[in-house]
Order: sequence, then structure tokens, then C-alpha cells
Amino acid sequence: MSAEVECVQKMLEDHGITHTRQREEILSLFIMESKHYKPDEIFKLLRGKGIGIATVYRTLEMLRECGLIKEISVGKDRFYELKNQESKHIYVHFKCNKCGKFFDYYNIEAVQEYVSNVETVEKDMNVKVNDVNINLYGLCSKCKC
Amino acid sequence: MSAEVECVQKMLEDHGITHTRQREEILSLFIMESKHYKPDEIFKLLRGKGIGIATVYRTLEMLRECGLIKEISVGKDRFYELKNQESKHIYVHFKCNKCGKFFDYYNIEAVQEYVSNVETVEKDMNVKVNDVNINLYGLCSKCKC
DNA sequence: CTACCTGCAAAACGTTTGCAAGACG
DNA sequence: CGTCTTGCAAACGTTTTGCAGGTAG
Repeated sequence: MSAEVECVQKMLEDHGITHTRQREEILSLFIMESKHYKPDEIFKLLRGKGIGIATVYRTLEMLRECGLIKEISVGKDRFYELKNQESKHIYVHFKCNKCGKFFDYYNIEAVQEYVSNVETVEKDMNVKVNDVNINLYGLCSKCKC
Repeated sequence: MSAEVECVQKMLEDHGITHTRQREEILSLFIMESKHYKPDEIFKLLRGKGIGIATVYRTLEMLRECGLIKEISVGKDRFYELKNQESKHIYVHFKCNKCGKFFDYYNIEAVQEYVSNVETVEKDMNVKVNDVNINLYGLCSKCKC
């Protein structure tokens, strides 16, 4: 069993989340391919496996609450993606203003430097920052030509 | 006439947006007090002035398209706020995970440093970044005690 | 006067909820 | 076996749309 799956199972246990066929189907979607999904997309991907849209929403909320996945809002859209367990909770996404496509950004080293600035904000606003979500908007490689 | 108002009028002209009583009411809300509003809040604030909710949505979309205001999505909520015309299009917001309050962050110098990193992203992803939206999540000054 | 804008109400959309039937351990 | 979970359909809140009447220039 991989370390990742073990970690996921521990988190589910810790939150007293029992195992069901539907929850496993949804979770494996996130684990198999680490990308972002809309609730509706998940529903359609799992069509035929007998999972109602209400269950999709209920499961997503449950996984979010126990910190396994995170929610990203971009305009009218809402996505969910696997949450990085190991380290810094920083996420960078890019949305093309022309074609509307939405990309993840993975280069963690580049992102690292953002973190140092968080302390300034914490002091300025007298808050505790746990999560950083950076959304970039512009033109993607195809549309910018 | 202030430089700001002049600038706004020029942008409206440039986009061929004609003047109406309703559009003026909504725009002055943003200009008078530079904060973020939900469509519904605008509708309620202007209640009694005879502005339908459909007009609020249509006007917001129109002002957004011509770059006068910008949209911010946080979970289920959608806000609109005046867009900074002069310089860098960087916006930092903070949402408290406990009480749900949503704050603007204004310390531009602190934010400035974020900009340098954008170039790395542009090169990595082969995109052009026009807008940067940073959402921080954590505990606000009241809730963190 | 013409073209565009508006309010209204209905429709569309994403999300949530109540409930009876079913699955889990 | 009791409890928790599910699918369905209805309810909900937000956003969009069609249309007849009104407004701007």
C-alpha cells in the first residue's frame, strides 16, 4: 500500500468516516488523476456506477471538511482537488480570459518565495494564515498569439 | 471633476456604454466607497431607487467586461469591486475560516514583491498574466484567540 | 424617432434538503 | 440488528433570459 493511500485512510479514520462504495469511487478519482473536478463532472464521470448528484455534493463537503480535498472558486465555477498533505498549503491556478480554460501550476520552488510575504500580511492584519490561493488571469499559450 | 471620475468616464466612452440613471447609481456606489459588494447587496442598497435585480447583474457584467470593476469568487460568494486602474492588478483578500468574514488587504508595498514571481510563471506556463488574485484563508484577529 | 435599456416574471442553473429504502459492519 | 448512507425529487438561492414598455440622445 502506498504512503499516500495510507495517509488518506488515516485521515478518514480520524474523522470517523465509514467506508462506502460511493465514497471510494469519488476518492479514487482524485487519487488516480491529481486534477481539479467540478461536482457535475464527477457525477458524469461516475455515471453508470449508480451515484446520485446529492451524494457527490455530500461526499465532497465531507472530504473538504476533513482536509483531504480543497475547494477552488473561479467566477461561476467551483472546483475540488486533492489537498497537498506534506507541506505548504499554496495553490496557484491560471485562467485564460479568452478561452476560459483553467490550469494548475505545479512548480513548487517558484511558489515557495510567495510564502515569505505571508508573514507581512499576518502582522499587518493581525491574522493567522493557513492557506494561500493564488489565481492568475491572462492569456494562455494558444490564445496569446 | 476628479481624475478618477474622468478616467471612469473615458473607459465608459471607449466601450460605447451610454449613460443611464441606473448605471450611474451602481457606479457611484463603487466610487463612493471602495469596497466589495455582492450583486444582491447592491440591489438592496439601491432599493427604492427603482433598479431591478436583472439590471444589477447586467450592469456588473458590463462594467467588468470593460475593466472598470473586477469579480472575486470565494466559495459560494461572488463579490465585485472597483479595479485599480493605475498600476499592478494585484488583489489580496483574506477570509476567516471561522466567522466567514472577508477582508481586503491594502498594503501595496508588501504585495509588490509578489509581482516579480509572476514572470517565472509566465515563462513556465508560456502564458501572459494580466491579473493576480491572492486569497488567503485562516483565522481573523477576533477568532484566532 | 430609433435604438437601446429597463423591470418584471419565468426559466435555468447549481446546490441543498427531507424522506423512505438500502447498505454497512 | 441498529445506524448511518443513499437516491430521488422537491425546494432553494442565485443568475439569466424573453419580452413589452420606457428612456436616452
